[in-house]
Amino acid sequence: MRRPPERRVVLADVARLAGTSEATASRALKHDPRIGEATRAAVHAAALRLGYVPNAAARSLRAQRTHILGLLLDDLADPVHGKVAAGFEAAAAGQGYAVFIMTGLHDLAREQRALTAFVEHRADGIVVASCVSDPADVLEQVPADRVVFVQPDYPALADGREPPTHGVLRTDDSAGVAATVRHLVERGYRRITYVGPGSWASDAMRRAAAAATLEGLGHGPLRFLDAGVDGWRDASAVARMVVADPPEAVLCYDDKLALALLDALRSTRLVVPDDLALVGFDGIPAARQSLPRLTTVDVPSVEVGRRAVEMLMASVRDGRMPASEILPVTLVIGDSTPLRAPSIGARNMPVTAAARPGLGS
Amino acid sequence: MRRPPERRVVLADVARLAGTSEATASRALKHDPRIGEATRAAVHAAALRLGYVPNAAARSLRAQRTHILGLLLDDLADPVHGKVAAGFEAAAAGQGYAVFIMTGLHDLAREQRALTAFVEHRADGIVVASCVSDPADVLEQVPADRVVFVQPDYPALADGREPPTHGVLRTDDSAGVAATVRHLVERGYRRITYVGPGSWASDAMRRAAAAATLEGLGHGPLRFLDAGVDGWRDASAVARMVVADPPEAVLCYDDKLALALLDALRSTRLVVPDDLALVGFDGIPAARQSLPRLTTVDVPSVEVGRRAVEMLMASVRDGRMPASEILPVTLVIGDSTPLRAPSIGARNMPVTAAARPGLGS
DNA sequence: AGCGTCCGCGCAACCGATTGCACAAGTTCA
DNA sequence: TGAACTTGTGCAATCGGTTGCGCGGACGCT
Repeated sequence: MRRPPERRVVLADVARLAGTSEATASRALKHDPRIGEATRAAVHAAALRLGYVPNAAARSLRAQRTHILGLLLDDLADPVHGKVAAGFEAAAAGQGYAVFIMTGLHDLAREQRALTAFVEHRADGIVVASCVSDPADVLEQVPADRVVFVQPDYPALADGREPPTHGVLRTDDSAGVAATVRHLVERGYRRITYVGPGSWASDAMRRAAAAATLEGLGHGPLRFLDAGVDGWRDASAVARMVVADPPEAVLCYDDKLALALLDALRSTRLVVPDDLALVGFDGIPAARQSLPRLTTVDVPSVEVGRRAVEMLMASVRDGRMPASEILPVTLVIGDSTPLRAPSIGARNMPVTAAARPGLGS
Repeated sequence: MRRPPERRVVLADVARLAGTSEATASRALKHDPRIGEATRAAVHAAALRLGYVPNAAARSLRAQRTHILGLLLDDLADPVHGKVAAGFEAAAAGQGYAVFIMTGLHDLAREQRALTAFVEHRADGIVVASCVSDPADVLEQVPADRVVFVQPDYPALADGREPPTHGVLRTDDSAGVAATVRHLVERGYRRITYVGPGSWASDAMRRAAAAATLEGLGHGPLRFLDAGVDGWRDASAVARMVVADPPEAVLCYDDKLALALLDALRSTRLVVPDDLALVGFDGIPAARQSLPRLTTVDVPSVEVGRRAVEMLMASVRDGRMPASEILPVTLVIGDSTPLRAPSIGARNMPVTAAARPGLGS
């Protein structure tokens, strides 16, 4: 087993050992057809023997191409964002790209710093999948078609601005929420409460979609409950609020919150689903294993990451990319929303989200 | 709002606008005390006006320091690895480092490619938290003290080799498993089956620790069940095997497997915990919300990521780092392992893992 | 006025790989 | 035998900052 070399091995070392110039060595290593077979072999042998690894920084400097992609998201520990990251990384690696992943943690300053880092390192593409409310100024320095925003509430960004020149990728959260509301109504639930963290744009959007759908069906109004961003950890407070004035069904911002609430409700007199229907969002694995299984909306998180990479690749290669894309979501009916009363003439409404049979109990 | 500049803004542009040389501009931007106040202000103003963002590649080339850290792990979508990544990223960002995160997905070729990418980009530090069975050859090109391995089974790597010159960081999984076995025995369980994926080194280690502990207590032998790496998804097959010859308690490789098994067992005649005790590992959130709450071992995943960064930073700054570090784990007693028979004289054994009172109700 | 200092700044080399252009040797054809 | 090509290599510039060293001018002192 070789000892680590004293000094880093550089191309010049390889060239010297192979008895050629740096130029020839460089060309030989990348299989330039103009280089003779014998020379190429000699160079490759030398590189292998020295354990030569080219310096990406030097290469990037000259090539004006880094083969780096940057991904900014809220929180790596969150299962949904983790899946986005996983899809992103897998797709990027498949294309020979390395990925910078940084988290914003809902902190604007952090997000700005992360984006600055991406720009400093001249990432070939940047994906912003965080709650950043405003495209950071640093992104002004980046060609617009090298940036993809992954945000359900993107339209808000465009208010009073030029139309988006960068990509926008989102999941059809509104349709997903609408589908759950319709599902609840069809199953006989009327008095519905929406529970969310309260402060995020995506929360506002889901809430609005739920309210609009419920009223569109001639019911409502939808009631709101603000769990705060700590609602996941301190779900018992939310549970108390629910118990104080129980609705027929609770619609949660996401599965994490729904499961926390489900757990907190176990120490109350309310039994899910007998006294109270419960709906989540995201379709995380735990939602499929809870008791009762949660009715939720499957969001193609991995696909989001993958598509974001594909959009960027299209931009890098072809110079253009689809301006906007919406990924469909799927309503997954579990055991937390059983039939409550005779269906009120299930009108067949067009939905993006397709209902799927519940997983066999 | 500024239009994106035609060409990238470089230091020369800033210098020109500020009426200085590049050298002075460079020094002014990094607050070199030799630069006069007026000049510094002029340079900063120019940089701001042009939206100058220095090129990290060029800087790194000269400085031989990239301010990049690389993290290789198995799977970003996995909650445990996600938390490691989160801790890692947060700590790195706090130190002004950008992070490359790549996944191995239990594929040696992928791992090699990821490590090669890290080396090509000359990451200042590399953390290998994947199942890679052998430090890749490419790491031979890296100063040993710039690499930290996060692996519970590290000793296996050192067999027949020189003592590790790089850092080794691990959680005390063996102690955690031992604690659960003791806990089970104290609660009256004797016939215990261990269920794991079967093929990973970490699985072998936990299994061995469980077997040794059980036999050390004068019981056993521990029985094994190989769930395969797909056991999480197809837990029903595992459930059938368990039902076929039910033990008194099942010790799972991790919480994910335990929860999947718990769910699969719901459609069998065995009731957890009445007929069967169940134990997980990792302490993921879902384990705290399951019904019954899972007895598990809390692993400080976020801390692992954070410590790894700190070890690397110590190496980068001081030139040396702690060769090895073991993080303690914590036994968390849930409702899945109730008292089965009078405790057999709970002898007070030394454990790394400290028992914690079960979470209320 | 003359000399020694100190301060502020610029010249130019350097980090490591890539690439346009030119040049030398070998081959073919007139 | 010399011109016209083809083939294989090398020279040197380039990407964008960083930094050792040196230089010119202002200032203080005798």
